[in-house]
Amino acid sequence: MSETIGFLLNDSARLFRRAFNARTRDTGITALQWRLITYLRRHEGIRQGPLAELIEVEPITLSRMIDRLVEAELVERRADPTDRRAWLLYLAPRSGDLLNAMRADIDAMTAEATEGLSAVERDQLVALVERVRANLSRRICQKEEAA
Amino acid sequence: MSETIGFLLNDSARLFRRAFNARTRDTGITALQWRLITYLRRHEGIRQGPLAELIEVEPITLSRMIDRLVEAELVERRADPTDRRAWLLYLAPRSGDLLNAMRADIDAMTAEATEGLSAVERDQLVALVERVRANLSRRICQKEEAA
DNA sequence: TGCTGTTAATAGCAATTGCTATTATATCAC
DNA sequence: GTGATATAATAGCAATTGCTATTAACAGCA
Repeated sequence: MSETIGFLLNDSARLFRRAFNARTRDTGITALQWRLITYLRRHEGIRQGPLAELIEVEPITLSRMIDRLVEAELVERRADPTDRRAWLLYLAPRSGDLLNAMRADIDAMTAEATEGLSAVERDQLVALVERVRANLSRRICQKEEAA
Repeated sequence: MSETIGFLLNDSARLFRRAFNARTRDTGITALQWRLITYLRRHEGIRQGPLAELIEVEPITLSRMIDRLVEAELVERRADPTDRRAWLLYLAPRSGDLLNAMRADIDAMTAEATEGLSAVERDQLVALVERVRANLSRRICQKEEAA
């Protein structure tokens, strides 16, 4: 978090979030909501608890994020037929349009962010950051096991 | 913010913040406060407004962060002799001890995050992320000029 | 069945953040 | 100098988040 990797990653991510929020302000979707939706797209029918783990917020926080997305008609809650305590989450029809509309913006942002990098360098960057992410992710799992 | 560079950067940064906050919980310092302190160390005597720009939060947010850090005796506000509206910010003596105490933790976290990367790869990673950051930072400045 | 412990989701409260408006001071035009 | 405008910092309010406690429902076992 000094001028090291951690600091740089944080700084870059913050700038990216900022660009994202600026570009997509008119859609009313924040970077965190986008994160939720992209995960949900790959895990339709998931319950709130596991999705909260995936995007790494508290269950109560996810619950209220879902409230807002349901209100915006981007997500649907359906009762779990096997457990009346639980909800199953699905993308609502409107979210498809939104995803398509935002895809172009996101591609453009990605292009801007990696401007001047060769294809090889981009691949290197992705590969290296993925390894860092894997290290940090593994580390956290170990800690949770120890706890 | 999908599974692209933006997404990866955000994810890695979040994991890093989480590791940071977990490790330094007993010090009472959050990742954002650490960010503030590291910037302040390089810009002692700065006013609140410019520091808010540096760490990219709103002036009122910085004002309240400083309130808390003054309370914790990590930062000092001194009146600006040239402008009675303004405060000049300085690190308080206690912050030196804190910085030293945390340095080891941060070095350890950096080592964990880059475990398995060769020295060359680490340099590559830093260089590539810095270029991305520069791209995003430049982009924001252009936007502000246009506005 | 009935009891006990666990789990999915949510409500209350406190902390943090940003938008907008406000206060105090400085700066510029005349 | 005096009035208009700009600037540094802060207060009020609303929105978001997480900790803790709570409700409803499931699961295991006698």
